[in-house]
Amino acid sequence: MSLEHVLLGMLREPASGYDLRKSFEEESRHFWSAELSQIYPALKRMMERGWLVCDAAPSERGPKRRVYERTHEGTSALESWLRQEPVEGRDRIAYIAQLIFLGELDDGVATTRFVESLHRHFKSKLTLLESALDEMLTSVDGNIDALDATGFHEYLSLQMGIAAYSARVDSSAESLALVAERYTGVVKND
Amino acid sequence: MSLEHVLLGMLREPASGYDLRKSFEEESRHFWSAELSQIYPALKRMMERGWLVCDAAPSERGPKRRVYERTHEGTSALESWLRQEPVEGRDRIAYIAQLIFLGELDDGVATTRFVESLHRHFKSKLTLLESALDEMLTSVDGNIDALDATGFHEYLSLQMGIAAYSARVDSSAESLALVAERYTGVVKND
DNA sequence: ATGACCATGTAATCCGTTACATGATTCG
DNA sequence: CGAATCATGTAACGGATTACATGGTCAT
Repeated sequence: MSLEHVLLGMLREPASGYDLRKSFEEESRHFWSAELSQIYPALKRMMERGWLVCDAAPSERGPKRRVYERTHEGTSALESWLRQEPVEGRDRIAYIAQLIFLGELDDGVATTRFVESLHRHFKSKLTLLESALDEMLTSVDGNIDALDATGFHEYLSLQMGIAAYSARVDSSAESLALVAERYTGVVKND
Repeated sequence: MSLEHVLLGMLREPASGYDLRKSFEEESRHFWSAELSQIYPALKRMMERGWLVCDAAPSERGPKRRVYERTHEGTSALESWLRQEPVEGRDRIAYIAQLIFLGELDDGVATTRFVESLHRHFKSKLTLLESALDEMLTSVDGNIDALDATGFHEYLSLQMGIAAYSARVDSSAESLALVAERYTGVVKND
């Protein structure tokens, strides 16, 4: 049950459900996301459990906002989640299943197309993460020590994401070469 | 709705629900898994849809087995899934959320412990994948060209997994050094 | 006025996990 | 006799997506 803890973590500053969904889309897209229809009931439950308090606030335009704030109990619930072991999600990687079962077709063109598409996808994901890192680093003139604790931890997580995607970019390119070699007899000389 | 396509892919040979769960546990653990309570109804739906036929078979011990086999329709449903674009699952990586929100604690010990634990976890995952690759390679005396099409595609998928986990192992080690530097002032000389 | 954005929510449905229910065989 | 393994399922619950429902403001 991680969503509620993620919401707690995002509530450094008081925010409404609508705000939180925007944060998911703008900042946290690379590690978590949730729809409003999931966020609103979650906030309600968390309030009933005493993790949040809710404050009505007027809005510039549109209906009145409900702004949520962490209580001490909420903060300590977050802290005990953070001090747990890393939470591992289940691996359900459909594209790996597809790649394996493509073996049955034994069709070089199909496999090539597939791996090319994977490669493009990994590259675009990598670009996103890299530009987030760039932005963060230019904001402190390339000096990591100038980051505050939150910035530093964000930096670590971006590094890990970049490393993982960069490896995937490279290995999909290598796979492409192997596929070409196997199905067309072309051998790259290096 | 990928589970049913994954089951189709695994039904190269006729198999029962029980067999399929064993395959998930023994072979496919690193990219997919499912419980019997999910598999049995899925097989039933697939049969009603005409993707499978079911044959009753006696068993060595225990109740009689229901062995499922792909129909032409099932095979072509699989094929059109394989010829789609790679299916990307949504990213919900709880441990990245934890790492980022640990910034709020600003506690070097907590972050160190966390990243160490991540590192261990990545390493053990990597070891699993590497031994699967080893096993596959020794079965053909290190000669990739001797793999059949299915083996070759499995090889590609293992390579990608290994690359991704190996990058994570390295980057978590680097993170550990950065954390030590930031929180204890110790600088590694290289 | 039409559409984009602000802002809240509920309901139906789907996918997955855990727990329950049943019963035969084999090994220690 | 009890535990493990073979083998089939259903039911209850929880988490996530999609669709539905409502209504205000602002810019074109």
